[in-house]
Amino acid sequence: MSEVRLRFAPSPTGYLHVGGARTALFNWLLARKLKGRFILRIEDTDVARSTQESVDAILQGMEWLGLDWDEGPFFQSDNFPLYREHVEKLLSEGKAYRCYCTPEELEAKREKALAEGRKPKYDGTCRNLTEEIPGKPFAVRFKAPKDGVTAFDDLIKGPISFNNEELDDLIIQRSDGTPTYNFTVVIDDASMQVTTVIRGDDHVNNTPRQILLYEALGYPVPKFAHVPMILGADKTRLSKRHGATSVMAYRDMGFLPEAMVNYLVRLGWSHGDQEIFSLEELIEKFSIENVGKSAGVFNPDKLLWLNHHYINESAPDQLAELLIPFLKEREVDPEGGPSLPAVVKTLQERSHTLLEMADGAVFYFRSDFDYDPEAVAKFLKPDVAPRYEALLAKLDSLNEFTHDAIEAAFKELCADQGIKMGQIGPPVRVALCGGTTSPSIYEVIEVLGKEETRKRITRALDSVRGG
RNA sequence: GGUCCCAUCGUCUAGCGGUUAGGACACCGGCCUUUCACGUCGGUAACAGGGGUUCAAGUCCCCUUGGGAUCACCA
Repeated sequence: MSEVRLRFAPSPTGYLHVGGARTALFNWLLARKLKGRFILRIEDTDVARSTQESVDAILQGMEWLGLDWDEGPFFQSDNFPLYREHVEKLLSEGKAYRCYCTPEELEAKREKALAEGRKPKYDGTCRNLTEEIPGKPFAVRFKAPKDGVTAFDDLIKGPISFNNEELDDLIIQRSDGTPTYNFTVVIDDASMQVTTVIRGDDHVNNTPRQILLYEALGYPVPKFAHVPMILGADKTRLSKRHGATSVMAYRDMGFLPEAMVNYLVRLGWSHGDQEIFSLEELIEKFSIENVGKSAGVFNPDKLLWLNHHYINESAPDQLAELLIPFLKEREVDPEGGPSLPAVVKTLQERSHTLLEMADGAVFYFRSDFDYDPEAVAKFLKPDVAPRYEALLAKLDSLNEFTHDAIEAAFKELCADQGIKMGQIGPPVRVALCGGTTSPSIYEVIEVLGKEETRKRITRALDSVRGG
């Protein structure tokens, strides 16, 4: 019984956001590193706010990132009898009690306490009631100790302790009979034998209450690791104002999951000076001890840099597959033109995202594009006509239509005509792609092929001649 | 406000008593060059403040300041 068991337990009230994804990733990495089990559990006790769409979105996000789970997904809503059983147990042992205070009464007390500068803590009105009040709705409260200290050694933050007098008697079962979060999370983690709880540090204040519950129930207390939150550029909690927060939105913006994983893991964790990690390396090198204690700012520029790195490293065939949806969005049919992997190859080192790559690829598949007016004014002057003609002739004479042969042809042409590359390159680029930005024209010509290249240069030639 | 947590370049971070405080992103220059980008070379830039402990403190302790989390019949 030395196997580590970790879990990711999101509540299905929205998509998988980057913070949750990082928490899931840390859990997954540790499970894989220690050859333990990774459990996925959906915390849907709040029936009103939980949706199936959210469950699907979370699963989809996990899959995109490559975070597979060994057990689950489990749903808390399937465990209600189990929770009820535990409530009964605590009740019968006198470790919990029925509270007949209404939410309205409690709210009034809370406001009064706040107004008088006291702590808004439950006053214990029903704590010592000896008899049940038949027919009156009640919630069940946990009878927490009034003194003493509850402490734990957080794997990330170190020793943390709370005076029990700060904790009040929390509600473990609502008056409608449903259990509350702090209770279900304890029952589930205990019954699933979770050994290490890695979660967001917004939960540290819940931890002592949960420890008390573990102890009251007679379950072993797991280890805790609270990971710091992710902030936006202005150091406030990351939100939509800062850009996308859903991991799937990053896929849609043309990011690779490898980049996302690499970025997320390095936000808060480090291994010396290393920046680039394959998944295998992460599993080998990840350790919870090296996760930092302080919150981190999400830096889109660095994500972009990593994404470029992974685009550059990826096989053109695979990128081509991933690029297709982006091309279709631009109403480009990749079937009808040059080889997509060949196109991809010319764009890899100059693309930070697949979206950028798609934008750069469009011209390959359209021959009827408009010329950029500025480029026309600058490069499509009458004196390029003879150069276009010479180029056409030169290309016709080529035995093999390869990058190197094409480059050689341009060199010869420059020598023949006594011109520099700068006098022929830009006009050719405009002819081929309509603007002044593109991959190397040798590559473009090779990928386009002789026939299409001819067509485009001829078209530009006509244009220059005023036709 | 109570409780809890945090604090090294603009950002992510290395550092685990003795360092010219290192790397990465971004930024600024040079080079490369048919454009854009890539690449490459170089540069600007940080230990929040104050007390201790110690021969020696970015590293240990305390205080201050600043930031954050949390105080529900939400999770």
